[in-house]
Amino acid sequence: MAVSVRDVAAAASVSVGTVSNVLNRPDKVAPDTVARVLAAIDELGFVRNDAARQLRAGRSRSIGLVVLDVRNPFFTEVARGAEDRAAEEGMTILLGNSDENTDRERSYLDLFEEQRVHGVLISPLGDDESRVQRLRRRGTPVVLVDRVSEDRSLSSVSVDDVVGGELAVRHLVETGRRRIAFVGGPTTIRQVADRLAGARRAVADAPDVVLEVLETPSLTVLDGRAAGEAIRERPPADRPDAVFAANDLLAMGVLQAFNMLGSVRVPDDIALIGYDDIDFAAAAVVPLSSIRQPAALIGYTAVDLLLKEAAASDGEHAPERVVFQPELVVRDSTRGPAR
Amino acid sequence: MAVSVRDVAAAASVSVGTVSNVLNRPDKVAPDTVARVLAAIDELGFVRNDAARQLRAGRSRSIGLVVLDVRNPFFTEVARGAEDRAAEEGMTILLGNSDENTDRERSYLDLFEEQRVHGVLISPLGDDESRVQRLRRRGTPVVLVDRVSEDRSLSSVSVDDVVGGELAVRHLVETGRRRIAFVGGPTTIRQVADRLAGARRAVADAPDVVLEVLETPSLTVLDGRAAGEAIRERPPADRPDAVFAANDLLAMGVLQAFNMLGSVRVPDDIALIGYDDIDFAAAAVVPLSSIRQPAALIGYTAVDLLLKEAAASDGEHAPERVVFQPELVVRDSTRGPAR
DNA sequence: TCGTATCGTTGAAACGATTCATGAACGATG
DNA sequence: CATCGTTCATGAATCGTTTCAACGATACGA
Repeated sequence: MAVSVRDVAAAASVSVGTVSNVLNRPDKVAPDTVARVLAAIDELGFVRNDAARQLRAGRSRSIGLVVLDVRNPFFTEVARGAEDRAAEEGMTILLGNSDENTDRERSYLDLFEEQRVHGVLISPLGDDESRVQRLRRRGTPVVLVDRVSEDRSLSSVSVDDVVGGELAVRHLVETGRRRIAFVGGPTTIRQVADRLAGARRAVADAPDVVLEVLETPSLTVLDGRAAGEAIRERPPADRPDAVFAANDLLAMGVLQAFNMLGSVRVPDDIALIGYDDIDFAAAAVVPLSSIRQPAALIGYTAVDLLLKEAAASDGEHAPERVVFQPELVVRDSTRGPAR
Repeated sequence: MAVSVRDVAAAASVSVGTVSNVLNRPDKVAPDTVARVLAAIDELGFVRNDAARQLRAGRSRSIGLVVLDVRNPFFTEVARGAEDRAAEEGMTILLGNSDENTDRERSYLDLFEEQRVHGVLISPLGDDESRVQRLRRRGTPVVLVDRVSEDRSLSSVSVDDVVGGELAVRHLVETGRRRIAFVGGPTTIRQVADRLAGARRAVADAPDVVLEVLETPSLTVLDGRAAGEAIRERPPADRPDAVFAANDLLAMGVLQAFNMLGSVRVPDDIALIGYDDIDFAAAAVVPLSSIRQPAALIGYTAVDLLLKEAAASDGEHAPERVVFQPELVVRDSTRGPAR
C-alpha cells in the first residue's frame, strides 16, 4: 500500500538519494533524471512521509498555539494572523484550546513537546510559568501571547491591558458614570487582573466614583448573562450605572440579560463597555463600545518572534517583548445620556 | 540535547525494549524495573519522539479537519465537538481553514496526507470530490461534514439544508412576507445551493410570493453588509420585505447595513432570518431568527464515523450517512408586523 | 598526458521508538 | 530430578526519509 522513496527509486532506476535530491534540490539533478523521477512519483502516487522527514530533521515544521478559548473570536483572529505568518515559511499552526483549564493546557504542551514542534505560542492560564520555562529550557522556543513574562526571560507579544482597562473606565467616568461594576474573572487570568488594575487606576483619579467587582467563573457569554441577571434583579437604586466587562463575550451576555424583559436599558440606565472589539460587537443589540486590540497582528508578530528565536538556535537569543497599545472604540452602548 | 530511549535504557541499566514496554505495557514489566525506568525518565527529562512513533506505527494519532471558515462560530463549534470525541480516544484534531479557497483546501489535504493522519473530516468547497476520493482510495478514511457525497461512496454527517431553507422561507411567508430576497453565495458551495433550493421550494407553494437572489462572493459579515447596503439604497418600493441570509454572518452584516442611518427597520420594513443560530445571533441589534443546526454534535458524530471506518481498516466499510434535521428559531427579526 | 575541477549519482548510515522471536531464570508438578 | 510453564528481559530488525562521503565520468588547462 505505502509507496516509499525506495519504490520510486526502483521505478525510475535511480538511487534513493537521487529521489530525495529531486524532492529537495531539483537543481542539483540532471533535468532528464528529474523528469524520470517525477514521472515515477506521479505514476506510483508517491506521497512523502512526514513522520520520517521529521524524525530525520529532528523537529517538525509546525508551531503549537495554545489559546484560552477557541470560541472567542479574538483568539481565532490571533490564530489567523499566526497562520498567515507561518504559511509564509511553509509552516503550519497546530491549534490547541485550553478552555481556561490547567490540565488541558498541560496536556497540549506535552503533546506539542512530543511532536517536537518548532516552537510554542501560548496564552498561559495562571501565573505559574514553570512548565513553560521547562519547555524552553529543553530547547523549544516559546513566545507568550497576550501576556508578558514575569521575569522577562521569555519573548512576548502583548497589549497593555492595564492601559486598556484604564481607557475603558476613564471613558465611563468622563461620560458621567459614577457607580461602575467590573464584570470578569477569574482574576488568576492575567488579562483579567490587568484590566481590573487599569480600572482601579482610573477610578483612583476620581474620588466620587465607586468600583464594584463582580467575579465570574470564566469569560463566556453564559457567565456574562448570569452576571447581568444578578444586576438586573437588584432594586434599581442598588444597580451600577455602568458595567465594564473583561471581554466582549461577557459584555454580550450582560447585554442579553439586560435586554430580556426590557427592564434595564443600555445605555440609558446602565452604560456598557467590553474588551477586544470582536466583529460581533458592532452588531450587538446595542452596538457595543469596546477596547480594540490588533488580534491578527499579535498572532503574526508572535510567529515572527518565534522564528527569530528558533533561528538563533543554540546561541541564546535575548527575549524580545512587543507591546501594542489598545484603543478605545465608542459606540452606542456608552453614548447615551449620563444621568 | 535530545534524550532517547537508548539513554533512558542505559541510565536504568535495562534494554531499550524494556523502556518501550514500560511506556506502553507497564503491566508486562516487573514493578521494580518499572520504577527504575520511570525514575530514569524523570531524571533525564525524557520526552517521547512522536515522529519516531508515527513512523513505526504507519499513521498518526491526529485527525485532520478542513473547514470553510474558522471565523464562523458554527465551524468552531463543529471543531469543538470533534475535539471532544477525539480526546476520548487520545487523539488530536488538526484544524485547517480553507477560507473558501480551493488552493488552500488542496494544500491542507496534501499536508494531512503527508502527515499520514488517521483520517480527514472535510467540508469540501465545490462539487469536485475527486481529490477527496483519491485520498480515500489511497487509504485515508474520509468523512464529509455538513455535506453529503454525490455518489454515496463517502460517509457523511450533515444537516438537511434543503429542509432548512424551506423552513426559513416558509416561516417568512407564513408571517405575511411576499417579496423575499435570498442573500448568499457563491452557489458553488453546496450548503448555499441547498438552502436556496429549499427557499425555492417554499416559494413554489405560494404563487403570490417572489424570490430574488442576491449573490455574494462569500459568506462573511462584510459581504452581508455590502448586500444590505445595496438593498438599502434602492427606492423603498423596490425593496424586498424579507431577507433570508445563507448564514448568520451574512445576516449580521445585512442587519448592520439596515441599521446604519436607521433607514430600514427590522422587522417592520424588512424581516430578516439567518442560518446556523450562532451564539451571537441572539445578541444581535435585533435578535436574529435563524435555523439551528447541532454544530458540536455534527463534529462529534463525524469523528465517530471516522473512527469506525478506520477500524474497519482494509475490509471496505460501507459508507454511513447521518443526517440531522434543522430547527427554526424565531426571534424578533421576523416577529414584527407584516405589512 | 597528467592533474584537477565540476557535475551527477550512489549507497550506507543515521534519526528514535516499537516489535517480536529468543532465551534466561525460577517455581511448581509429577 | 527432570520437565513444563510462566514471567521478564533482550537486542536486532524495522519504519521512510535525508545526508554525506565517495566515486565515476567528463571537460579543461597546463
